[in-house]
Amino acid sequence: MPTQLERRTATTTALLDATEAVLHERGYAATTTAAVCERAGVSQGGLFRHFPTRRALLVAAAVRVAERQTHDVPAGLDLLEGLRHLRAAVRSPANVVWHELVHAARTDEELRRDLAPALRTYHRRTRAAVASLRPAGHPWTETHQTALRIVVTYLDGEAAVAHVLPDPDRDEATLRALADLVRPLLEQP
Amino acid sequence: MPTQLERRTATTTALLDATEAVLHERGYAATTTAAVCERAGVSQGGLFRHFPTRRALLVAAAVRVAERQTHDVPAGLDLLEGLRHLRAAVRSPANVVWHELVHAARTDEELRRDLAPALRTYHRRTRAAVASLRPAGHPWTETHQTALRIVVTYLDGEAAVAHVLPDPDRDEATLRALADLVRPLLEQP
DNA sequence: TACCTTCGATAGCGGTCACTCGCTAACTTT
DNA sequence: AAAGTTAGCGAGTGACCGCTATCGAAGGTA
Repeated sequence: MPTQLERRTATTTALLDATEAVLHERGYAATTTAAVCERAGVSQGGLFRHFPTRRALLVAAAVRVAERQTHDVPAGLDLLEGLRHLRAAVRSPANVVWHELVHAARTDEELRRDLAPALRTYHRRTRAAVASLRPAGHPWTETHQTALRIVVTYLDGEAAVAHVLPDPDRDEATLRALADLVRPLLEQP
Repeated sequence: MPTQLERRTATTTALLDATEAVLHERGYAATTTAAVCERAGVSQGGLFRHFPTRRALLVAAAVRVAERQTHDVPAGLDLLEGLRHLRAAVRSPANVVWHELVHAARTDEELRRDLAPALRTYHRRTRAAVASLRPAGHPWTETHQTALRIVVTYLDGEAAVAHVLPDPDRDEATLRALADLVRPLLEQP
């Protein structure tokens, strides 16, 4: 016999898991409360006991995704390995969910406002992930920052395209070219 | 007294103009047939005399955008000027509309299918725009192709971010860094 | 045990969506 | 000028949206 708290967290977790899954599979507009509830195995009324509005549910999912992605950034990789890891992170379902929400925020002022804290968390994550690409002990210059902003933005843009038009044959070659492109900047003092 | 054909093209043009405007301002999901009709000054029933479904209207708008962007790619620019022009094109309202539709296509199979021809046109446009970045008379190698794919994808991804989180202070610096990054590759034989 | 609170299910409400239908008016053909 | 075709209108239609009111079941407290 579970406690009330256990019941509560179990259903909210199920709802957030379902929200992520539906966002990933069907996109923002088709992520209806009914679809989420069906997937979570919760009745439609049950959702609104834990989240006052649909938007609150989506923002909670965004916060959870951003915080989860903050963790597990491995260190000590060389440049190419680091890029590979970064690309995988950026193409992960979690990042698709994230883009789905950020994209919707462009034309939804209230969503954009509620998403702002999670957006800051996301930026912290990308900076941390990117920091692991430079050998430890070396100082960071303005040039490095800019080069790495380019890398991250490129990979993020590439991921968006890859989800509509995948091109696995060229993936590895492009990544090597990217590494060659930024290596001089990263390894200079 | 206009002919039937003139009347027809006038209203379809008004509808497509309105579709672009609403897509740009309110996004894909909020681009309802009612909103488009109101903006175009056409009754709701009138729309369906020219476009059998909402999707057909959106695809027609996409085709028109992609074809329009194919034109006016100036030649003879140096690298930095070329990048500036490319970034402006990629940040234009037309490209926002384009991204709005491509993004929606990720989770809408029928839209993705109908959008495929326009997507090929779009790729032709980006290749043409990017070809102007290399001095005329120089042959194109595989390395150049890959480097320029990176440039275009980066700028496209940057544009997507810029619409949610603009950062004009760093825009110019980032563009110069990008030019420095790819210049060695472009100017080598 | 008796009482209270919270959770989750069900039915349904008001609103909006894409799309249809019946119609008038305008253009085209004969 | 008569007949036929097409453009455009706007009130509907059923489906589905986010959300709420109500209620039985289960957990917590005395």
